[in-house]
Amino acid sequence: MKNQSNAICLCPLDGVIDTIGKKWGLLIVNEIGNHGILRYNELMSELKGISPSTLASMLKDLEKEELIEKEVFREIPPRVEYSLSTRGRELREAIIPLIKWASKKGNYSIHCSCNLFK
Amino acid sequence: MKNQSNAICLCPLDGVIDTIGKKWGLLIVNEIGNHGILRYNELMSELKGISPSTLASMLKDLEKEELIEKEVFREIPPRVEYSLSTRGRELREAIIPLIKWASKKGNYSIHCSCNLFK
DNA sequence: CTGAATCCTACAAGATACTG
DNA sequence: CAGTATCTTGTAGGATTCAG
Repeated sequence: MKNQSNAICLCPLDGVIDTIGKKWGLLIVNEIGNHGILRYNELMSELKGISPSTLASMLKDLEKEELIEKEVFREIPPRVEYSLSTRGRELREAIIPLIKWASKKGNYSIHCSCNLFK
Repeated sequence: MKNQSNAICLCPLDGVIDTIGKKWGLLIVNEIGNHGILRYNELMSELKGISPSTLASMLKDLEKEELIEKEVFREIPPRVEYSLSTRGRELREAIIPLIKWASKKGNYSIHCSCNLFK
């Protein structure tokens, strides 16, 4: 630790950043995390403003990155459940410091009623 | 803490996410953090691939968000030094868990020689 | 040296209609 | 219900040139 600078390298973020850096990336992961299990239409309702095409494309992305898991029930009408993978749950933990940091300056409280880090 | 769910609210990120979520946002903050002080052209060199217009626009953004500080020396040739604000330094700390998380799955090591979290 | 001005391209993401 | 198929728009970000 002496001969090594305190430099931080961001390379580890290289791949995932393209997914979780997108507008809805963290939002979706967190929403599923908050509920445990969510279906497509439930996500559409919770994430106010997202379009079906955007949501579908994001879900594919998140699944490919192994942040969420998808279970399909061959019923009529069809049922599909989304949940977080272990990796997804760990991500949700990992961003807590970032949220705490952001809360410090927050003018956000004007629009948000959450009181987690106040 | 009992009557409160373990739900996480992302609203605090609302404003800053538009800055640090951009392609070069965290990169610039971190690069300045690694060096302490950096000039415009030094950033151009370190951040391989960034264009002058993009860098200039990002620096304005980051300054507006009070993540970096800018000091202008009225010399010839002109000299401008960028450094992290306290808030910027705290941000840099806050993303460490995220980097550690990302490192766990890392195929990143192929392209990156940093060994901080291995 | 430190940017600003201009032009251009790629892509995220919204709106809408439709299907198995 | 859970998406797909199109179409459109806004904007990030690159390339290049110029200026104080």
